Amino acid sequence: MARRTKAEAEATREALLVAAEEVFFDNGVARTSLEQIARHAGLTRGAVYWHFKNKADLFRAMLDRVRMPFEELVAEAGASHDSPLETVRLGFQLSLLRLEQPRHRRVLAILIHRCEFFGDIDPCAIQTEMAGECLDALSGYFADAHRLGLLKEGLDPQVATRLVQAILSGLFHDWLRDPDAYSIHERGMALVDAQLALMRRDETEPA
Amino acid sequence: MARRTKAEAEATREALLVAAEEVFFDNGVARTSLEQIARHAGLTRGAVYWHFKNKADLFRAMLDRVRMPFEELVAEAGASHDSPLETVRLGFQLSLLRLEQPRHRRVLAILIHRCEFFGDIDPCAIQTEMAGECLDALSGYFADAHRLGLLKEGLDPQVATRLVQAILSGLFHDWLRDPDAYSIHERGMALVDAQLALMRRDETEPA
DNA sequence: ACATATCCATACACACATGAATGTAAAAAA
DNA sequence: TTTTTTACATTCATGTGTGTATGGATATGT
Repeated sequence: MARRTKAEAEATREALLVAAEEVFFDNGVARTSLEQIARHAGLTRGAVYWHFKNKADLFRAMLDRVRMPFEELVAEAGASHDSPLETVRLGFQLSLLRLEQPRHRRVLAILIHRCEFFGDIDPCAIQTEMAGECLDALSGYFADAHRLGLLKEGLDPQVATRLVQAILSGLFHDWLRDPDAYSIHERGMALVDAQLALMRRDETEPA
Repeated sequence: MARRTKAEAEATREALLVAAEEVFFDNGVARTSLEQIARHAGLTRGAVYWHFKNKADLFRAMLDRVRMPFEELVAEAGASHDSPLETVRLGFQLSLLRLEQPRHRRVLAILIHRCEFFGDIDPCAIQTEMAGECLDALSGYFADAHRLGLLKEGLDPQVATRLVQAILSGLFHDWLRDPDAYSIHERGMALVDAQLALMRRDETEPA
């Protein structure tokens, strides 16, 4: 076949990435060949090997299209002057809303449930990195909350951090096993609100 | 080679299962061949195909050696007459202790982080099943706790159930990514105790 | 003691995925 | 316009895993 214009080439690259998402999601990463991806996009392996070095490179490119750290989300919404606990709530809200976008949800489902090591890719390390970013952010907010006397008496801010982080992580994993079962945004907000209410110092309580 | 005695045959079967655990853990399920497993056990693929139908069958047998539902754990320890919240604590305790056993920890790490679909095996469905058992048990205990007026006012028992379930699940997933980083038993008990303290009705509070 | 079933090794046929090499027609550069 | 890249398709060589068939020696039942 003949050479395409630059725009067309970029379009086929996108098509390959979308095809990769769909086939990876349906069959798992290990069980899908580059041939399957290419054919699903109406192309051949020649196109794949032109745009990507190999399967691992394609996988990485697929991930790069959806990754966005927790901190940036909060920063974008600009909520640094509110109460730290409100900021945590906002971070939760934004994260959960992004998870419900089909593309993010699909790619994350692939990362968590449909792939294992291959090549130089270690999905576990990627997850650890993402969790670490989230934990660092939460840790800062709860430290502030503790300084401001917003937390219940006797509640260690580090414990509070880990509780909320575990709740987010657990909710995320459970939902991702069957994303159509319920809205992670609705249920998630109910859980955070309940948890924050439990952890907030009572107004009646003496400071 | 010649026929072995029944005890010897059972020993090689065990050896194959152990080898499967080790190689699956190190290389991931998809990237390991039956040849690798056999050689790691000092045998050949002939032995594997004699004892197991195929890779999926071997995998299933490996899992069957460690699965034990949440309810049975609690039932075994016999704590039905204590407070339901104490029972939840006990269930947590027993579960976390089992997780620290090398075999359980290795097999679960394989199930969660080192395999995807293959054959008729769907690890995601297995996880869902395990989570469901846990959720059902917790749900009953928190319903009892609510009936007995042990929960904080305004705390829906279903929300309490989901919070604790999410905490357990999140803790489990985070720890499993790097089991040597900390003791899940220690950290887990700190988290449950903190959470149960938050959810328990204050003694001073009027019933 | 004999026959047979068992336990495992070895050998074979087949499918399939990878990566590189080559071809090629049009777009872009000269 | 001519030349050179570009953006793929096609082909080929190679490796690797699977499932099965076959063989062989011994434990076990009778």
